[in-house]
Order: sequence, then C-alpha cells, then structure tokens
Amino acid sequence: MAIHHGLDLGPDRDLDALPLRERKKIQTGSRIFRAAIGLFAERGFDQVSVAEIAAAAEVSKMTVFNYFPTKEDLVLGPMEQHLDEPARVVRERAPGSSAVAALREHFLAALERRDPATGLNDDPVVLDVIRLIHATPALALRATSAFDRRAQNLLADELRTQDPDHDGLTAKVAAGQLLAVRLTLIGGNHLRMLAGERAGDALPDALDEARRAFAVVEHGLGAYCAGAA
Amino acid sequence: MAIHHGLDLGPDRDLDALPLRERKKIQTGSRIFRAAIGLFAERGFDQVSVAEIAAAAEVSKMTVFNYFPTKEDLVLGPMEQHLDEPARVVRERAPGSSAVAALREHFLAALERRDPATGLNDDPVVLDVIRLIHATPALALRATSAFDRRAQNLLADELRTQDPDHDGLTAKVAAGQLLAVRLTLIGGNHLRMLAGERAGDALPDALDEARRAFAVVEHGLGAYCAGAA
DNA sequence: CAGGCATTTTGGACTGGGTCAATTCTTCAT
DNA sequence: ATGAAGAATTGACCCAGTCCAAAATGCCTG
Repeated sequence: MAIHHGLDLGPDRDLDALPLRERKKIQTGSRIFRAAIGLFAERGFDQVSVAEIAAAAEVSKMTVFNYFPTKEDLVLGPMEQHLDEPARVVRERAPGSSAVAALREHFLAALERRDPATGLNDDPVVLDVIRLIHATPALALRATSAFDRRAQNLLADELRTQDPDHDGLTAKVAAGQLLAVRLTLIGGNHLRMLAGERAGDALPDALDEARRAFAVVEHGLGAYCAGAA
Repeated sequence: MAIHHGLDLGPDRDLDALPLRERKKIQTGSRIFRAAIGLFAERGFDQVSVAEIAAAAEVSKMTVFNYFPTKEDLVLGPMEQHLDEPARVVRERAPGSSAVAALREHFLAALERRDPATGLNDDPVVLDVIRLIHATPALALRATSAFDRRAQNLLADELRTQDPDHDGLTAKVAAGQLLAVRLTLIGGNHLRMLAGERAGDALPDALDEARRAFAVVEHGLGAYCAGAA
C-alpha cells in the first residue's frame, strides 16, 4: 500500500503533509530499499544477506521483513502491483474497441511514458533491478510470474464476459497469448537497456516491435505453419 | 538421470538385471519420493519438514538432498526434465511439416499416452502432485516456469534456424505463444483431473481442446479484435 | 574368502531466510 | 499529565540447504 521509494508512480500526494508516523514509515521503507539495491548491485543478490541490508539501513532484520515480505520483494515488489492490470484494461476499454487493441494501446502508452514495468527505462535504479533480474535465476523466475494462473484467469474471465460468444477455452488461450506477448516484449526491452541503449533512443524501435508483436497475436503464426521454408 | 520412482517413463530396462548398487539407489529414491508425497498430501507442503520426510523414508536429511536438490523438486522434479523438449521437437520434426504442426502433434501424442506432463493422468500419485501444485503457491510458480527465458530462447533459436526469413522478434513472440498455449492446455487438464474426471473419459475432450487451441495460435485471436461483440 | 577401493550415507555444525511472542515507543482520550 | 491502545521494533527461534569428516556399504581383485 505505502509508497516505498522513488519508483512508485501512482497518485503522488505530497509527502510533507502526512502525519509524522507515515512520513517516517516512508523514509524507512525507502532507506531499506535503496540500501538493498545498492548492495545487490555491488555484490549480487545471493551474496548479500538480509542482515547486512538491515545493518546498512540501520534497522533490525525483522523490520526489513516488515516492509518487504521476502528478500525477493526487495527487488521485485515495486513492479508487482500490476497483476490485475490487464483484466482492468480490458474491462474499462472504450466501447467499440477490441480487447486486443485495448491491451496493445495500453502497452504502447506505457512505453511512451517510460513505465518501468515495460522494461523501457534507463533510470539507474531501474537498470540495477533489470541487471539483477537477469543475473539471478530466482528473480527471473518470479519476474515472469506475471504469467500466473491468477492473472491469466482474471483476464480470461474478463474476455469471456465481454465476448460471451466465446467458450472458456478460447478465452483462456487468448489470455495466455496476450500475457505471453507482453512478457516477450518486456524481455526485449530489458535486453536493449542491458545493451546500454538510452530509453529515449530505443523508443521508436520498441513501439514498432510492440505493434508487430501484437499483430502476430492477432493474425496468428500462420507463417510458421506453411511448411518448411 | 536416474529413474527415481514409478513415474518416469523412458527406456524401461528391467530393474532386476541391474547391479545391486543401482537397484538400491532406485529403491531409496522411490522410498523418499513416496514418503514425501504421502506426507505432503496428508498435511500440506509447508507443514512437512524435510527432516520428517527423511525419518519416514528411514534416511538421513542429507540423503534426501542427495537425491532431490530442493524440497520443491520432491514434487516437481519428476516432471521437469522437459525444458528443452519443445526445441528438440521442432528441430527433429519431419521435413515438410511446420513447427506449429510438429508441436501440436507431439502434444496430442503425449495426451494419448497419458503423459503426466500433459496433466491428463489420473494415477493417484500424479493426482496428489496436481493437488499439491494447486494448493501451494511456490509450487504453482515453478510449475509454470516451463515458460522460462531459457525455454523460450531455446525454442526461438530453433524457429529462427528453421525459418531464417523471420527476424528475432517474430521468433521470440512465436516461441512465447507456443509455450503459453501448452501451459494453458496443461492447466485445463489439471482442472479436469481435480474435478474427478477419469483420464480415459476426458481424453476426447482434451484432444479436441488441444486442436482448437493450437488453431487459435495458428490463425490468431482475430475474433477478439473485431470490435465489441 | 579377505581386504582394499570407490561411492554412499551419516551426523553434526553452520549459514541465512522467514516467523512469533513479547517489548518498547508513539499517539491520543481523559 | 497519565494511562490505555496500537503500531513499530526486537531478540529468540524454526527450517531449508551446505559443508565436512568419518563410518558404512557394495564392488572387485588377489
């Protein structure tokens, strides 16, 4: 719930107007997060113990777990509020537009505003996070868990509600395809950032890739089906 | 490599002809596995410690980790030799057949032989495993990790090799779509089994669903793109 | 059949993630 | 002020997973 650190977007109510307690909480969370990312970036995720992070943030180990349920959440937590987003986008789409179009446009818009969730963002801290994800199997695993049963079912339910002529199977398959293409695109953007590209420079290519990728989902892999090349 | 328990298919050379040592190893592995699944099914994955499993299998804790690298592998290990399978299937497909067709036929064949990896199998132990996966978030996470960057890249490389006219993006997207549809179908089969259906009875429906799902991947989600219903 | 070799098994000690009951501190109503 | 309520914090604890030296077991040769 709380806004832990500099990464969260959201309704940015000004910090100074909050009761003292809330402000301290935010500061502590931010201090823990920055200490963690700093140490991780320096020595690697597995080579840093939570106790060290606690010491660096001048807090007890327990307090770290109070703010972040697991060690992995220190890296991934910020990006993981978005589980129900695809379903919401489809539900709230403009009347007359298709579900696929809604998700495509939503992703393109996120790219343009350099939303860290798209992977197209060269903020130093975001870069550290991306590097960590790629260097640590456990983190990579959880990062792809956007392709989760919950997420897929949420989206499938939404698709079925909106297009009631489709059966459950088609909806689930469609939901899976849509979540998968999103992950693929994010992965591609991560690679750009890891290669040192600036987010601004990479934007045109990223937009183009996204459009083409969604087109593949819309029109099928037919080409791979036409027999040997 | 070793054949741990009753689940593994593979080149079933008769056990009795093996050197005594190998036989004991198989027996021990199987004893540990069955003890673990039994206790997990009874009290839940998180409510059983590795020490208890070791005691139940009359083995030391160390030996458990000798046979299964992690506690999760006690449940998932058996089904996880298959990471590179999609890439292999595409690589070794009959000349003239498409990549999509190869993967579809491979999955259909696996369904017909009730391969546990398809989720369509009502062996009591397999059922326990399926129940555990659905009841334990950590296991569910790893079970969907077939949608892994490694797996996706392996398959994408294979697709690009075979159809060199396609660029990297299309190959990665296609690989993602193909892995995703596989996971979706497996999930559907799990639901059937959890609902108490017999694998034999569910087979026709499962085959039909698989065919339709792969058709969606081949021809696209177009319908969801046609605007509001 | 004896005994040496290689591999497995074992017990124990240790690290580090994660949880719990109790303690301390902040805030607020009287 | 003061005492109650509630939150932040803490130290003690449990368990997964690793490391090591020693004991046990199957295997092979003399």
